[in-house]
Amino acid sequence: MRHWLMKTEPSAFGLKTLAAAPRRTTAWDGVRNYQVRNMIRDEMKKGDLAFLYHSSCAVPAVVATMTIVRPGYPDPTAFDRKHPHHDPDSDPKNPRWYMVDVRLRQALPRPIPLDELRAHANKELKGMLLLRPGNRLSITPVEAAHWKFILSLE
DNA sequence: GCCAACGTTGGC
DNA sequence: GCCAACGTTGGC
Repeated sequence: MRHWLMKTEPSAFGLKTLAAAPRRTTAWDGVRNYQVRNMIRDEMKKGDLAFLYHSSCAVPAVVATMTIVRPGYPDPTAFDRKHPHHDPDSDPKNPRWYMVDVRLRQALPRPIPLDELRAHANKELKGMLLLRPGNRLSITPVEAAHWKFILSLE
């Protein structure tokens, strides 16, 4: 089983939205980056765990854990001409973009802010991709040891 | 295939 | 709102 970190902007979709969704489950659509697409399509498996991370907000933070409940499948919003994430170059017969379904597992007792993660960047969380300058991937793999450590901070 | 211009991300 | 980082686009 692998671990992941998935970013979202809470102003658009955040923990509250996910907690209120039917079965606390949602399709993680809208990914339009090839590296992230490859992870979704080829590497994320049912039963994998993921952190839900709030970005571009007052206090960027890890706020919850989620379970991958459905592995990669084509993202239909790419084919929807009226959708903001529409991609006219994605052919339904050879889909370019994929998504997974995630289910909320547990909101953390307290959010773990980016600041606090950074404080451990040279030790317990050395090498964590989220903390690397210039990291712009909306989904990143998380090492098992890092996963455990972050949960121990809550 | 190179690379400059451009767009996006996301912390601050 | 600024700006660094870096992926993508497109002319050549």
